[in-house]
Amino acid sequence: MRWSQTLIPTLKETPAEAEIVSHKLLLRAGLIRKLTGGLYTFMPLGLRALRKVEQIVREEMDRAGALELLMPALQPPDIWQQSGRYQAASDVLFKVRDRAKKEWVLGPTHEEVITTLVAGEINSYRQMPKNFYQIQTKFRDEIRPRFGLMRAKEFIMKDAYSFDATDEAAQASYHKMYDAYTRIFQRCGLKTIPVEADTGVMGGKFSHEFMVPAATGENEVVYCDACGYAANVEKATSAVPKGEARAAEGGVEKFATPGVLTIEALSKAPYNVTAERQIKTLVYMAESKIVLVLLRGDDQLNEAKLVGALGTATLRPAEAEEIFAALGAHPGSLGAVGVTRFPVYADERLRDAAGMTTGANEDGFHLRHVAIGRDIQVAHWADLRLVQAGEPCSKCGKPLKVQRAIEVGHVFKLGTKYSKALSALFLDEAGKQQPAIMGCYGIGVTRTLQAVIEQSHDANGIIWPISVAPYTVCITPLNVAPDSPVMQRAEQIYAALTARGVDVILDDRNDRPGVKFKDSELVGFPIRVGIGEKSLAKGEVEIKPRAGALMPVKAEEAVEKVMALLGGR
RNA sequence: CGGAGCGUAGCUCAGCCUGGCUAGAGCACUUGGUUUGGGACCAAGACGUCGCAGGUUCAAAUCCUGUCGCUCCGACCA
Repeated sequence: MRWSQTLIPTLKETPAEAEIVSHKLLLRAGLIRKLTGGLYTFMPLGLRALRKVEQIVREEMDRAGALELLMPALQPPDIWQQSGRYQAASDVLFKVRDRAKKEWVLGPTHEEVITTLVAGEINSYRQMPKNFYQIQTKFRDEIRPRFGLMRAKEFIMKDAYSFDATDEAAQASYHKMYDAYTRIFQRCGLKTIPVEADTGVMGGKFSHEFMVPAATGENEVVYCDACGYAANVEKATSAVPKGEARAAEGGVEKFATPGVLTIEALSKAPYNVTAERQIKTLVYMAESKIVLVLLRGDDQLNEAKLVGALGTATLRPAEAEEIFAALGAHPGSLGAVGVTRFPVYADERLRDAAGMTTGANEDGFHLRHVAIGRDIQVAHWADLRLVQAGEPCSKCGKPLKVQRAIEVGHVFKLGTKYSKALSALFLDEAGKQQPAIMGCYGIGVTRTLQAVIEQSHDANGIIWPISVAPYTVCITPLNVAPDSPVMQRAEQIYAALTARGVDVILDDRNDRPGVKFKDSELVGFPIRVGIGEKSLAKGEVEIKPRAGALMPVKAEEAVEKVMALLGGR
């Protein structure tokens, strides 16, 4: 490709809309352009990089034995009703109506479609295992699209769905995908850490997320350098002591705490009750019913764990009015002492705690010398707290670390939730009808592309890994007059590299050298071949790896040298 | 949806508080010239419903009301 023939609208200045470096570089390098919030056009260069990521995904999925197909993005709502997700996922579902006013949904994912397909086509254990995948545009009505391609209303996803006859086979399918994902991200030049993940609204048994460590990531992962334990904070546990038995010291005593509404305020003079001696009382509405959630004062609630403990994802923090109606006090003065009307969920760390201080359910008052069990009836004990950095690893006891990360892939063992709901049944060896055991596996392809940039750039621009670079070599002649020796040499190298199957772009723009150098670095081509009069007079051209040092080489050897740098193809 | 901020040329922004001349700058773009190894220079030019609607006023980019859009912080996810 000749630079002058394509469109690479690079920008010197950063558009005000971009906040994180990868988004800025996507725009500045002319890879994408925004249509409106959360919707982007892939420019010619951006599309080339995207296609390379897709191709890596395709090759590894094929290698893992998955079968590519393509399902409709437009879906009938009835299959969503059948799976029970029409309500559960209704927040993210884009709904449209046809001319007869019938409603349709734009697919945010395809469990319903693939399971419906399999229900009709697979009837015997002999036809399994099967794993189907597609690379396709998904639509999600995101509450807040942000960071360019990171969270968009429309994005490209690779989604795969495995169907197995037995649990062991399903396990094997899962591991195949896990391994394929590891290879995919490796080939994209991405460092990822697989972490244990919460299964959320997908349902299912267990899952792993593939995380790209990045300060701008929207997730937090907890990991242990010593033993390799790694989990999403939503899922992570640690070996903090469960609770310390204490002798109850005297009866509950009410004392005035005018204006004290926070754990912190109570921990200061004149009260001086340390946070770990306080009980934090949170009020949630779970399926429209009030529940009380108790944590130690210095702990934070992990909502994902609460969802697990309650067994419902339909929950929200209660409003102040609802709380007042239920407990007769406002947030800041709440407690569970003597409360029997509402179920009380408590974090394990409070087990057997005594000598605690908590709200009196009367504004301006707290209670001291509170003992769990004696004064508070806990209906359910569970791990509800958010793990914090430095706590001992539950596997090996070494201190845990916490790091932000971008989720680029997610593998789930689903079980039979969808196959039961949508009747994907088969006859097993014994002639008995069984629901297929499913797994589902997603990669955010467009997000992966941006994650590569987030992880691989410098002050001058993107540093593409060879595997996903839109062009791997950029030839930069400093004189583009067709009859000049410089341009003729450029043309010769261009033709030779192209003949060898290299993706090469020839910067034939009649611009000053500085402009061309800056642009090639901003866009981030892995290798630049600079050709100018001065060096060519010595019979040399200059090879500049994007992340390495300038190497003068004999002009005749340039092609071989480039090939060697590309891994000797 | 709650909180914060911003909408002026393709991009980055000034002007608004304290209303008043023909609405500005830099980059990008067009033409001509000089340049040519790290985002050149000179000259001439083209580009604006000041987000939109209404109001106040002799007069609105500027003040008021409404509305739409975008960005950031929270709940959701690949």
